[in-house]
Amino acid sequence: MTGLRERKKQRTRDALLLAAHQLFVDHGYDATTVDRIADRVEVSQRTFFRYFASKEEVAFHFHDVVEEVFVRSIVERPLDEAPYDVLRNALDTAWTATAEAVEDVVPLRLHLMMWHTVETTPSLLAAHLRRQSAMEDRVSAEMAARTGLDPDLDPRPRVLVAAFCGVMRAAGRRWSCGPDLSVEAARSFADSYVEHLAPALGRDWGVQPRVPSPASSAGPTKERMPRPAG
Amino acid sequence: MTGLRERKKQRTRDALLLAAHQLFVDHGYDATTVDRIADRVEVSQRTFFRYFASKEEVAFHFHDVVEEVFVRSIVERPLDEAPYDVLRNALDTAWTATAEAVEDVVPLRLHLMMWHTVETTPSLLAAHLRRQSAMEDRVSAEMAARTGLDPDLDPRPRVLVAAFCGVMRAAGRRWSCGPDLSVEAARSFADSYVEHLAPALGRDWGVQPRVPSPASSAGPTKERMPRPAG
DNA sequence: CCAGCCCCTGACAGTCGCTGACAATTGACA
DNA sequence: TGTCAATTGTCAGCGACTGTCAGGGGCTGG
Repeated sequence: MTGLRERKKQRTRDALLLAAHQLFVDHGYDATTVDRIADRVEVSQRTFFRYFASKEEVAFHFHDVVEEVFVRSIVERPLDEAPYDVLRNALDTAWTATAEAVEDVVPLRLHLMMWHTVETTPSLLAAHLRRQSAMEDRVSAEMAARTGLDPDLDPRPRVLVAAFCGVMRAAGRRWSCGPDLSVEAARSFADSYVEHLAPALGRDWGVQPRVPSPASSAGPTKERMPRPAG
Repeated sequence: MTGLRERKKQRTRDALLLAAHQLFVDHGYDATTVDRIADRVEVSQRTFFRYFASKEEVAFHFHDVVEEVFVRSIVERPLDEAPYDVLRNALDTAWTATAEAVEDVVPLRLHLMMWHTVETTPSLLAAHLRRQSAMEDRVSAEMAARTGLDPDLDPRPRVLVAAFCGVMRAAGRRWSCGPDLSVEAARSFADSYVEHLAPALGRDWGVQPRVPSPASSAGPTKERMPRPAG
């Protein structure tokens, strides 16, 4: 099935991931040189760069997995689900589905600690934010597609995703700097933060985007504001 | 007043800023080596790094100015202004106030083009996002302070700022990739994007008794994106 | 006006991330 | 077993960045 060569490569790859994460968490990202990672796995530095395009890439390998699952989960959500619920549920799915996959290579604990390392290392934080920004693009495109809105004309998908991701980041930041680095704690923070956004963003956009329904009766007094262009 | 030494340093500094921005915009950030910048100003590479801690720092010098003015503007806003309006007005102030300051060193055109360079250069974009994230921390702390909320207990300041900045980033992204790189176009995009967030976030948190704003009419009915220079 | 101080600068060497090129090794397959 | 292709190590080199040291220039007190 899988040849010896293939298995050997996989083992080297996993060993590099494990060594890198251990060193990053123990001694910090900047203090860990690529040479040191390669030495620990007993390969040359050049080989390291044949497995990972950059030192950054090895640090974000499991983040990549989460992201991939997250985006796929969005696509698989029922089409009649409210846009905001889609994001929330997909995030939940991604977190739980990933936890298992990580354990096959490195202890989950290490991966969770890595979040703290990312958040407290300027160069890693920068990379993390850029990656998340790229993900926002993918997600807002998908959200536009599934609501039938033109992403170039209607800013609402982008606005929703930007607001959601911004708030999720704030929650993640607080979680990763707190004392409880567990998946449950992460979800708890996410829920609590997002709770303050949910009533504001509304749960439904009214699927027909381009019907300029006037319809604006005086509306609720102290209730939600009507969604823009609803 | 200022000694010769002082003036000489200022001139070198300005020359480095100008040369760097020209090269970044003309040939791209990555393709511009520090050696090249230093050569053009006829100083050694070592001297460059005595003026700017990194290649990144020279690229973001004017962003720093905008940010500083923005944060200061927030502090100086009247205390009874709704939190959301504070952000919006401070941003307006910062943009106009900065334009003049930039012109003293480099053409404003160059600075605006730099925004596009930042947005399209991965390494610069990453740095930009990290810097903006740090600014969000400062801003949300200030917003918490002026509303009297405990930033550690009440997520609302963070949520508002995160949502606002997230949306502003989406707007800035679209602007800097569009055809019209003018300050007016930037403000136009910002307004249009933020318009969709305003009715959602509400204009008052009911935290403090304050003057009910009379002009708080209902949100926009159906506005489209402005097509800059279209 | 000058001597001395100190700040600024250039030159040099070295680290670290990263890449291209070449040769040696090793698994795959006939 | 021999050939082919994939994998790897070695080496040289670029670019960002830093420590160090010596020299030149501005600044200051006599």
